Amino acid sequence: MPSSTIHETLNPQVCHCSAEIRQGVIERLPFLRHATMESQKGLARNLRSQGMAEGQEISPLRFPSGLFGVVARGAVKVYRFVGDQHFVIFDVLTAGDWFLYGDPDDQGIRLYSYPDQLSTLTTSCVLTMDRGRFDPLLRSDPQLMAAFFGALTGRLSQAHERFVRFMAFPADHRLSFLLTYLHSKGPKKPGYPGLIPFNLTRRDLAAMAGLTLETVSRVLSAFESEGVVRSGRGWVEVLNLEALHRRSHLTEV
Amino acid sequence: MPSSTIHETLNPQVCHCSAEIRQGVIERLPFLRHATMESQKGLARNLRSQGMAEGQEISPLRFPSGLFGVVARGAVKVYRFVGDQHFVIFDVLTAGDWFLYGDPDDQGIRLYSYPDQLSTLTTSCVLTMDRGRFDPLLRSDPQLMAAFFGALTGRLSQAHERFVRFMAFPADHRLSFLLTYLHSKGPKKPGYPGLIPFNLTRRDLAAMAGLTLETVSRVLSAFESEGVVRSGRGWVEVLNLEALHRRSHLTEV
DNA sequence: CGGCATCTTGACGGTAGTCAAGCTTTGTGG
DNA sequence: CCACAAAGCTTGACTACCGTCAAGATGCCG
Repeated sequence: MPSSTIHETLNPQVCHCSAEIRQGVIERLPFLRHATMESQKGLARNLRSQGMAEGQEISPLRFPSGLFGVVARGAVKVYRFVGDQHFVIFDVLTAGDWFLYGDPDDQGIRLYSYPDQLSTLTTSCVLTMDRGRFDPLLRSDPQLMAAFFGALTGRLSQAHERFVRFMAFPADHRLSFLLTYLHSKGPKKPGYPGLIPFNLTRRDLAAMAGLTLETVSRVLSAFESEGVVRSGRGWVEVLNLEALHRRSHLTEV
Repeated sequence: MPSSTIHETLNPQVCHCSAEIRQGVIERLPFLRHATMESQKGLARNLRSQGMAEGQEISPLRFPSGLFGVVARGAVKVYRFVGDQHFVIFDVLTAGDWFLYGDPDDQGIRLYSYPDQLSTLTTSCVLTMDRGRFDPLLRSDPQLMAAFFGALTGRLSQAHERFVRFMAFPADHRLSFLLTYLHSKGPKKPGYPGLIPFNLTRRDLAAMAGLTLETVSRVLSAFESEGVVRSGRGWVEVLNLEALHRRSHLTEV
């Protein structure tokens, strides 16, 4: 039995993000493999690390021309309000995921833009730099630019795919598909191999799957009675990934 | 009263795609504005024009390493089968829209990949070239590459947005939103200012909106009785864009 | 004319949204 | 330490929307 409760595990007091961790995250950026040494050093020099508590918002205000960021630890949700109380979550970013966050007026590249919001799902550590410094790096290194955009369109296509498949699915397919996806994100917590390693309320799940929190609650209860998952306030643990995947009714292409 | 019927208007016998039209399409590619003369000439030299009848598929077989294409005339749907009879339409491309269509094994950029299918909604003319020739052009011209990828991610983000908004919408919102979008695509046909200028069956609309064709039929009938649209076999004409947009319940951000 | 694809309409049922009440856990302040 | 509030979750009843199935109408083309 682990010494700490699930709640404590998900909400560590400190975000330990040392210089080594920071450097490791930068080195593991998949598109950096093709970059010149100068580009790599340029990135390492300009990225500033920022520790963040749970539920904090990544403010665009400090970066007038947008920002390039990498999640070093923890998890960040990307969402948008589409009504007064109603919001939609586009994606969840975990360690190693990078993002662009900028002004949609700009005709250039964009991934997320200012009407969207980014906020942490756990204590996190985010590396950020101004787009004004990032873009010249890209432009000076065609190999890097090609690799970066390759990764970018790959990510967008994947997200696209997720949503398309969602549209025609019933609630339990959507949720099992979503949980399978979330389960594959982020490093596992010691002692809880199946635990999805960030805070995740029923409301969040609903906002990701296009459902209401009541429906999510009902479906999760059904999963739980089948022994497929275990869940509590703000967390979900996957007990049987095989069974979960079967319920998503996905035929691989 | 126009001399030709709607059916004849939508299905012209010939696809007149002269050298001038072809050159005009290439020149109007938005990302080409930033390219060098060499890149522009390289594109013009390598793009081959191909006339296509209605309902024909753009075959990937002739392009082993994928292809870059531009729609010069007509309209092309991008779709995927997700079941035996069930397919989903990602997007509709009209004159001026370009696309990449390649092997997903490739780690590079991708927009649509081989499990997807592209097929014409009307007699069309498509300009194509092998990715093996296109990629070097991009790499040799950083300005072009940046502009191209800017446009690319812009398109993907837009599609993303569409789907996210769809998810929580009821059927009539979805359809009015979709029709507003489709109405903005492609050049208008003379004599029918509001006509969506390509074949569009109830089944196609359903595949785009995540609905069934029966539901589409019912909603369209309701729109028609309000005088918002007019429709027949394989075509939809928007009569009152204002009213249609109001029904989509979109609050601009 | 006949065959086919497309579209319409109806009846029925199930899924999931809405509303509401109540429960449990967590956090706060006296 | 307890009371209280707030957030998160569960459950139930009701309802509406939309998918399914089926039959029939309409337009298109050989």
